[in-house]
Amino acid sequence: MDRRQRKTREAIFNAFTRLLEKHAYNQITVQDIIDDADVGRATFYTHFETKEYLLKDLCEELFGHIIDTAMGLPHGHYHYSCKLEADSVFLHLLRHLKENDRNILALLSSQNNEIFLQYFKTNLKKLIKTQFADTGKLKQSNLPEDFLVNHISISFVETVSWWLCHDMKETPEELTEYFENIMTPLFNTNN
Amino acid sequence: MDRRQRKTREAIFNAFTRLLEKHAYNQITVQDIIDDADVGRATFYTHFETKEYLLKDLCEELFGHIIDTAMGLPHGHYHYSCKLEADSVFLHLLRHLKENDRNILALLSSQNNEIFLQYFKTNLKKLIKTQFADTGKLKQSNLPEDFLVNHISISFVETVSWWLCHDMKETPEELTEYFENIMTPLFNTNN
DNA sequence: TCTAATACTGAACATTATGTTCGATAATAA
DNA sequence: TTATTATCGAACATAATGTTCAGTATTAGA
Repeated sequence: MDRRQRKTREAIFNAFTRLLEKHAYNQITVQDIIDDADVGRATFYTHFETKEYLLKDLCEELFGHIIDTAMGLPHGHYHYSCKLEADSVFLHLLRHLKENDRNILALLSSQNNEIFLQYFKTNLKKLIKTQFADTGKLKQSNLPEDFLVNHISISFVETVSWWLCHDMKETPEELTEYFENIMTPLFNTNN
Repeated sequence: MDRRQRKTREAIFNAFTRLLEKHAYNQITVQDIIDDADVGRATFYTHFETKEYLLKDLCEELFGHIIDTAMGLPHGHYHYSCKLEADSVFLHLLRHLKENDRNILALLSSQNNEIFLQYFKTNLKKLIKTQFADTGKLKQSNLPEDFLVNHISISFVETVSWWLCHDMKETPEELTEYFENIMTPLFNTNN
């Protein structure tokens, strides 16, 4: 990819991120982004068809990265202790988030958080599916698998959301315990 | 309130609802609403400042009603059986939803469902709070109350969302059992 | 270093949606 | 009946979107 292209794309992403931290998505105009990124109008439109596509690309980059990293982790092993193990994928995600890679926390805490939490959930579901589906990790129940995967995903995302709303007072370890408390009954303790 | 005002307001709500069932919120223009409702442009703007306020008013009417009805119910009593009782507030809500009052199901199932699920959750939290807070109904735990209220609310909303995505194959009673299965561990079984 | 390809610029433009104004008309409450 | 108030609809100002194009600058590769 041409260096100019990379620089332009980067400049637009950065400008958009900066703006999203302070202003409501709907209030941000393409002109705002162009001005902040300091690129020509035509240039913006050769890179992104619309503001919505820009958002989509940004989110794919942000969450694709964080989820892909977690995908590389070994799939969950569970202690007999009825708890997720200390280095569970959830704890890993929380630590990764806390490092605040690419200022993702600012976006998840901003007034636009709903948008980003939504993308977070969507990507997380893929991860949860590969981690737990078909592996007998979930307690045997009559509940449909996709129902459970959805429940686990949204519960984790909401846990993170709650954490951010309260200024991340808890450590990732403490928060993982909160999450365990509400999730544990669903996990199989027999393997 | 003047009969004309009532009629106009009703016509706009109905038109907007019809449009929201078929089209994405962002794609619907004020002109579309005006045309479908068959009211003058100036009239629309004397009733609603913007399309966003119209949405807000509509949602308040939809969810305010369903939640207020549930608010009137006696607060939860729980069996020793570790289950929510048969006529729990959750079952009541599901039955109410299934009656499809004001076509709320069409909105919750539409491509705009995220918007409505969000309003649903916000209103539900108020209900959950009055039902469970300060009443010792929640299992004693170290988890903060607002964390639990949020978790219960989002879990119920997502359960409903999942139900709608699967064509409501389950009865409200069956779905309540699903919900119990993921929630039960949180409820105090000692009173 | 030279060159062909390609990306960026910025102004101008057409298009579309928003929200306001106002005089005329119609419906309502009392 | 009458004073009040809501609606109408056309016209208007404003603002954002997305496109076009001719000129300029940068790049990768020979």
